[in-house]
Amino acid sequence: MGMPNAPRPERNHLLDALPDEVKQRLFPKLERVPLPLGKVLYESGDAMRYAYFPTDSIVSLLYVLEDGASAEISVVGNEGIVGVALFMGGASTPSRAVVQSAGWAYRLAGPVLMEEFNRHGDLLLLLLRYTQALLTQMAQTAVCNRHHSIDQQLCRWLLLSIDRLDGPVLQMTQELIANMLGVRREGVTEAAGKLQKQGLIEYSRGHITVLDRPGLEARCCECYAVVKHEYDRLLHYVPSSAPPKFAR
Amino acid sequence: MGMPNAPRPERNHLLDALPDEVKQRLFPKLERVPLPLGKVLYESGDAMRYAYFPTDSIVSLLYVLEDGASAEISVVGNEGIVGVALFMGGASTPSRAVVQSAGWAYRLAGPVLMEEFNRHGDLLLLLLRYTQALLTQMAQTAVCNRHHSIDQQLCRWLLLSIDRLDGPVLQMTQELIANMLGVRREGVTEAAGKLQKQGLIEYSRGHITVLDRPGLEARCCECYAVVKHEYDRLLHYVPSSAPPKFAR
DNA sequence: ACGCCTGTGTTCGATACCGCACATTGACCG
DNA sequence: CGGTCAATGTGCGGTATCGAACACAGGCGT
Repeated sequence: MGMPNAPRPERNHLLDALPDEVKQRLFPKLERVPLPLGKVLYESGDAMRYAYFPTDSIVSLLYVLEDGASAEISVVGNEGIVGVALFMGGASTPSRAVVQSAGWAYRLAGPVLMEEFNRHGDLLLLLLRYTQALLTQMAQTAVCNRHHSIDQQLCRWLLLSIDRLDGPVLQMTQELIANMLGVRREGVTEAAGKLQKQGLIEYSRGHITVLDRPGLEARCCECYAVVKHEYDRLLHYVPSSAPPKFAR
Repeated sequence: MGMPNAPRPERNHLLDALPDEVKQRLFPKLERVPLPLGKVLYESGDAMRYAYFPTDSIVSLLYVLEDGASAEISVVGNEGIVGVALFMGGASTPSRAVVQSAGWAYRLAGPVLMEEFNRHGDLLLLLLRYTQALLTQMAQTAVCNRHHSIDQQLCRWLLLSIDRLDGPVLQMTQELIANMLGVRREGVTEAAGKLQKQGLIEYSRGHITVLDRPGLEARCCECYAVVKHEYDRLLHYVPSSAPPKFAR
């Protein structure tokens, strides 16, 4: 399973959105790292050493309870950064960051990030706006957990995931999805079965393909759209030196 | 029901933790406002005009869904500030801020707060650390919503509330609590009934008294303790010019 | 080609919570 | 002091999810 060519830092929207001056300071210090499926970037309570900027990978922020039960509280792809606690001042959080979809990321040592952050320039503004978007995602997840069915939550989860990937194909077992959503594997099997029967998705043994995105959105609770709009509002991203535009 | 004497700004831990220099700049611009029960400080999507620093009041951040269902995603008392979106850059959030326990707060006009925030001094550091704590509270709420029983969540909610008040008495109907927790009123009635039977609390018609705090903590899920520790870690608060210390 | 293991499908009873309907009770107000 | 209404108690059937057990299947390695 060879990794495709490693993407450039600009694939990460936050990095790309920085002004050239900052890029010139920061990019030489970026370190490209492969993120294999399941890799733990930091554990609950760990002092973070690096911040990660995913390019084509997806990282889940998982909360694990004492009894082993877990729930995903947010998901980070090429629109974001893993490790907000570094610049928010805590250096650790009670959550765990796990790679949910293999790929690449660029990482920056904590002190390097902080040096730039403490210039109080564009990086600070950008990261704070991103954190605000993250807050929204977490809040929406909390409400969704309370009020919506597994079916709806699965739709939300699928949409969030493929938004952060190139194509409509996910490499992910139902067991893992169940872990993220904090429900039983059987619950996911049943929900996914319904979606497949309706022709919205197709899956087999660890591969899920989204066939009908608008259909999924229609079946989903409002939670997806709210988060999406808030990300757009806060981080209205326009690629800096975009090659010929492609539809998204 | 006369309000007791309005408390001083220092009752709010964030305000109190500021160095004298900042206090001298900021305090003259604080405006004391009464917060009656049920008052909405901002509505979902509203551009915020003020940030509020509660002294003896409690404010809930509520998330309201399209169908009217709701859930509390965090609670703010004298340890915090209402309106983090002001300095995080969004100016609004998709949540609603409602006064959950009447009292006083000091408010600061958005631009005034921003002026001090943009000095990039102690206020910035303090507010970012607070926001990090808020993130933890929201994450924990999400997990708690997913995995814990109404009984446990009621315990958590009661503890969070009395931590932010002077005494062990809450003025709050079961109906309102149900709204916060995002469950049915009957569910709260039943859970509260159990707690009362066990001698942990006592209530009648809108008044709840916590009789056995340690007992409540024992019956509670881990979520309360985790959040509490994280607040302590991030905002290890020591009153600046504390009168004779009193036990908490 | 075979076996094995991971991933998925299916069943069953148990349970927690929901939605609704209605009874009861205490506080406040005229 | 009695009326009224908000707040609480209770019972009922319905449903989503759980927990556990087991059957089936497809890919991969030997």
